[in-house]
Amino acid sequence: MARRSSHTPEELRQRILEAAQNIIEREGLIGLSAREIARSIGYSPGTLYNIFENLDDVLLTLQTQMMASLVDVMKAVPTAETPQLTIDALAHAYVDFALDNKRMWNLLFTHYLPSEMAAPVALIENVNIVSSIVESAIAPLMAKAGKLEIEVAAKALWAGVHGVTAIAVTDKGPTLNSATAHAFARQLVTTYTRGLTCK
Amino acid sequence: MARRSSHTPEELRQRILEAAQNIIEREGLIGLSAREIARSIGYSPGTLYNIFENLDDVLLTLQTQMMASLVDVMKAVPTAETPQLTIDALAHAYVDFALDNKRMWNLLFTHYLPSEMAAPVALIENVNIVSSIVESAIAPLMAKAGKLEIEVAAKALWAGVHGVTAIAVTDKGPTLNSATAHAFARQLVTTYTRGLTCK
DNA sequence: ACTTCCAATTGACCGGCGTTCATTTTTATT
DNA sequence: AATAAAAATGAACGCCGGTCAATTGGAAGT
Repeated sequence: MARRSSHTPEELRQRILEAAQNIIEREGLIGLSAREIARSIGYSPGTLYNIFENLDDVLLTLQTQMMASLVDVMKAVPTAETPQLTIDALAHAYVDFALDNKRMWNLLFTHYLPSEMAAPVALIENVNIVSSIVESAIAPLMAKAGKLEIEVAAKALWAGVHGVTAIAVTDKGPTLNSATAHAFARQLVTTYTRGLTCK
Repeated sequence: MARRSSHTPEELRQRILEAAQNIIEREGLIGLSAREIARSIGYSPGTLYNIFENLDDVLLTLQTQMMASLVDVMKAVPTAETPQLTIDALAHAYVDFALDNKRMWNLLFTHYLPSEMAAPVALIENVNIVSSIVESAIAPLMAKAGKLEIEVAAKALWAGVHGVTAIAVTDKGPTLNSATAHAFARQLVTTYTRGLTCK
């Protein structure tokens, strides 16, 4: 059959991505399959492969979308009265974003794509944008420092916030989890920035 | 057939775990399958299920072993002249451990076991031991602080070191990767501990 | 209205997977 | 030698990712 449904290729593409995202949020990566996606949008498995190269292509596209959303969220964080407060707000936004999309956020960092499959430029670029946002926020605290020094300081801190987030989203253990993630992130940011500013 | 080979059940168990570990280090989780394990030790697939409940049981056992190794490594880190140096040495050991066993270390944090499968007590206990090692190292810097405060400070820092490690092992991007991981961990530890000690 | 054409879609097919379990083989015991 | 128990098998089930020749049905041309 052909053109049975009224979906344009773009619509179909979006429906596939939505379906995949729903399945992941519901059942995790483990529950995702081409057949399950096809079932949930009322198409046959083969149809997926007319639009995406394979399942990894679908996942890579989702990763790219997620990263773009993250950048949007972080860009929307307003500059606060002090650099410390701005960084704290950025960390809060980051943690919130992850907690709101636990499984999809996890996907960003835990799904290894086959090495022969290059990450799209847009994805890499957005990673850099996140870095630069943090660098801009941290720079005022390091007036006398060079560009490289600032970059290192920003990336170390952000990797740290990332670590807090990563542990929190798994929700194991009673101490560092979804409920307490913001507090731990604040502790890290506060102490780290104090370390930056006082000798 | 039965008892064809000369392997005791314990030996067989170890061979399965070794084979699984080799496959994971070589090809990642994606390459792991019960059939592949069986092939690589010269048994039929069914045999695995005489010894382990299922593949997740194998993975959980590997996770437990890995965590035990990590604890061994961290316990072996000698107390240095200053708390700062001790913490730095602990971070170094942690990063080293992860870099030496990238895929297996990743397994510790990225493989979601089905929720109906509880983590073994030994695994949870060892996570707590890692925490307590860091707490002991950080306590001298927080003489006036309460137990809870120390715990929070230690866990936030260690989640941070974990984050640096997590990003480094994926080896994407030119900045924070295997080659630079130790430097970033040191940056985080140094700045954070300075933030703890100076007002 | 009728035909032609072609993009859209299908679904059978391949090889592989996790897991189960009745059956077979081997060892140990009597 | 006979028997019981243990160990290992491999066929079977229902899934999976991915391919592709065949089919369908709307659009365009007449």
